Amino acid sequence: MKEPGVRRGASQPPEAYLEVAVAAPLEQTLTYKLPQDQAPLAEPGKRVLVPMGRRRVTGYILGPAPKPEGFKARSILDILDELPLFPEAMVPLFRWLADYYIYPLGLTIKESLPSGVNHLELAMVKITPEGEKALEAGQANLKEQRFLEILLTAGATAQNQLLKKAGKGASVSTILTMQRKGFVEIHRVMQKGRVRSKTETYIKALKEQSDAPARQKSRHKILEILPKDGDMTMRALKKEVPSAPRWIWEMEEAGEIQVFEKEVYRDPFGEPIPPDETRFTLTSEQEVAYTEIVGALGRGYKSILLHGVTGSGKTEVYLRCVEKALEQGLSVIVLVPEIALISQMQRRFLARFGEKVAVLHSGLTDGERLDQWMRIVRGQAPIALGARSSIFAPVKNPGLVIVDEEHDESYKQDSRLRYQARDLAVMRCHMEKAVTVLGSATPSISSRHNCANGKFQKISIKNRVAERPFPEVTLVDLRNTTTGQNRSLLTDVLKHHLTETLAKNEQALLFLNRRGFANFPVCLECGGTITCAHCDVSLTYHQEDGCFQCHYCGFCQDITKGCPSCGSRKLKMMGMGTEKVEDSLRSMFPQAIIGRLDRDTAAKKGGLVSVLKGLREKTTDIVVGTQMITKGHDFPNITLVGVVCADLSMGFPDFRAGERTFQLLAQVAGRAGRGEKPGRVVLQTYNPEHFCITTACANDYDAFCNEELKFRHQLKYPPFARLAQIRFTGEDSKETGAFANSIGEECRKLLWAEKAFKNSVQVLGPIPSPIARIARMHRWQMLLKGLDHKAFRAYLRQVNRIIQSKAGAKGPTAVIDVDPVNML
DNA sequence: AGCACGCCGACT
DNA sequence: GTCGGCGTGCTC
Ligand SMILES: [Zn+2]
Ligand SMILES: [Zn+2]
Repeated sequence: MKEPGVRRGASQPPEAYLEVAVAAPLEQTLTYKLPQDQAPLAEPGKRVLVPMGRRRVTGYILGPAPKPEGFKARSILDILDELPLFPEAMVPLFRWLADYYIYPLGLTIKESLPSGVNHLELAMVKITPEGEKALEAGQANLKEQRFLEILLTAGATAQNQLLKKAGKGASVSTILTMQRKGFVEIHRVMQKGRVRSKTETYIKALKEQSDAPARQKSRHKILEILPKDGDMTMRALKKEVPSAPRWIWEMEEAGEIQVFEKEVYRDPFGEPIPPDETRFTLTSEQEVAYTEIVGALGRGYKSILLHGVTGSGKTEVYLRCVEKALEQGLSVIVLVPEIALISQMQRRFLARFGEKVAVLHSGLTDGERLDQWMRIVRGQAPIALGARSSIFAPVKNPGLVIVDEEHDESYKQDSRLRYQARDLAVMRCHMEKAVTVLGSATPSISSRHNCANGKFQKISIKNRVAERPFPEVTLVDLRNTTTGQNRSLLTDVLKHHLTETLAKNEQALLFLNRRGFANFPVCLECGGTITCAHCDVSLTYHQEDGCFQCHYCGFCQDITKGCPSCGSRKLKMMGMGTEKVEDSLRSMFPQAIIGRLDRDTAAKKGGLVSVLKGLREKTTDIVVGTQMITKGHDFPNITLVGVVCADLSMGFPDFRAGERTFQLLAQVAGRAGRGEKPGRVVLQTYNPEHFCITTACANDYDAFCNEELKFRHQLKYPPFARLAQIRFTGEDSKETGAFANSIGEECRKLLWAEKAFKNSVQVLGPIPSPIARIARMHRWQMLLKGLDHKAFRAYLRQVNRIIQSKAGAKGPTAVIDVDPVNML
């Protein structure tokens, strides 16, 4: 070791070290030596291949690191990217994220990058001649024989595949032992990351006429079709001249055309979106919002809650603001709720900004997603638009981040890194001195509270565009309907309005937030309910597929088998879903054309498109749907909205049930009368006096909030307290309970470790989860409440320690869900 | 997460 | 004795 400060020569720069977050569950980052020859290529945001223990793993360069003390740094093996996958400015954001959601930094970064860039190291196992001999001579034991036989027939196999094929009882150590004996060879290879971008063959005309003989018709036709200046894809040319592939090489040789490959941006939607430069005149309220937002651009951090009623034209305000941001050289991120198909918002952004928008849509393949990502990295697309994960878009100088429908729960990721993209948007803007705009007709209680305490500025748009009135709401009390058995839940009032709407040749929407035919089938013979074999829930009957389905694990059972416990065919289909409503409608209005929009119809190829088309082209009269219809699409011809049962979302053991109900009702009611004709809403409920229902009916957001905030304050729920849910899962019921209880006990003990804990932290539970078993996994949960932010953070970190120390490689697991949304 | 090390019971 | 099961701990 040379002495510090002593330089080996004038030309020798000091040794350089990098701080690397490896894609492994480590709490700390690691320091690696940067070899001289790689030094010019090393940049924060690039992936590196590094040695770690006996393996090689991918890591992410965070920046330079100080000279290591107390350990020897190993050298990085390779730099994997030409361009950084994220800008350096995002490093502090990742650190904050990893800390806040208690998730390893390297895995946090991995989660934020598009899948498809993640290199995987594979251990390839190959049989040796000695191994073959040993197998023949019977020198291998039973377990070894099984492996060797597989290897003999299948050839070199990845270790994890091999273990799967060998089945139960197969272990890594057997393979390693065989390696020691010389029966097999193991070498490590990097699995190809699907990193190549897509190119397409293009043809360009160089001459106007071909010298070829006239009988070669296609050859002349090709030159006719090719544009005089500019190029054409081979694919497009083939449509006009099917024999084109046969001619182009000869034609290129003759100097008539040029053939070349060009990188293309896959159109995620199939159909091209024509540019639309129309700018609607802003209403005075829209103008105020626009001026406020634009005035804040480029002047540091600010968060604005744009509370605009349904149909108030928030999108137009967004478009104008984005335009202004681009003029100032700022880039933009637009977050939209996760939906199955391209939304109105995406369509309008693409129409207005075209190629400048990178769409990170959930329907993209890994390759397509990566294309869009790299366009942002290269600075070709200053606007990133997409669902939750788009908050990680690698834009360099974000000036504006828009979160549309900010109350939507799809902004919370419910696995692994359990982040809330709306909160992260605010944090990213805070760090990068940008403006966040949170838009919604029904803002979350949390955002509304942040306005009250001055963290956000509130801007309201109280009127709809074109002075369209709000729909008139009729409340139907389901407790005293006289519709006989009332089985279908389509009351006389609703029927009356449906008839009227159909007579006027207008469209109606019926909302019921539950898919399937019946969610509570019971057996009349044995009296049992029909439940899932793997989960503690009842199965839902799906008429269309003729089976009982579990909505949690996907388990499916044929109806023809009858009751699972007694085999009886006498089943009563209790409870109702969209399929049943559709059924009743068909018998009630046999002449009407009825569509259905839920996860089942959307899952079928083209199903969603055909329903939306039917609504747009007025070929559908009535559409029945789940909350799916409240999201992302405009139906200007709908004049009647019927809420079949408003109470469904209210019964959950979840402190947000009320908020969810209000938002859903207000959103679905807002679907009525979006076009020129005024709308009407018929709302059926068993709880006509409940404040969620009455305030939703009156479209009185403030009244709802005041009442809800009172309740939250009393019971110390967010926004007046912080929450974290510890979730325990395990295959064995007893073991899971014992595990949960032992961690619970430790957490209670921990309260006494610091005065601040005792004073401000509450441990509730652990208890078995409301759904105590899903997909054979038993579930427990424990709720942690904190009244003091700082103390709660410190407490959670300690809880994580406890979990780490108690959890084994096998057996039950525990995860921390910070700011939980799904409480079930 | 992997992967090694190390400690114990049941096989040659 | 040794093989292999799995609990514990580390990875720059
Ligand atoms: Zn039965
Ligand atoms: Zn199930």
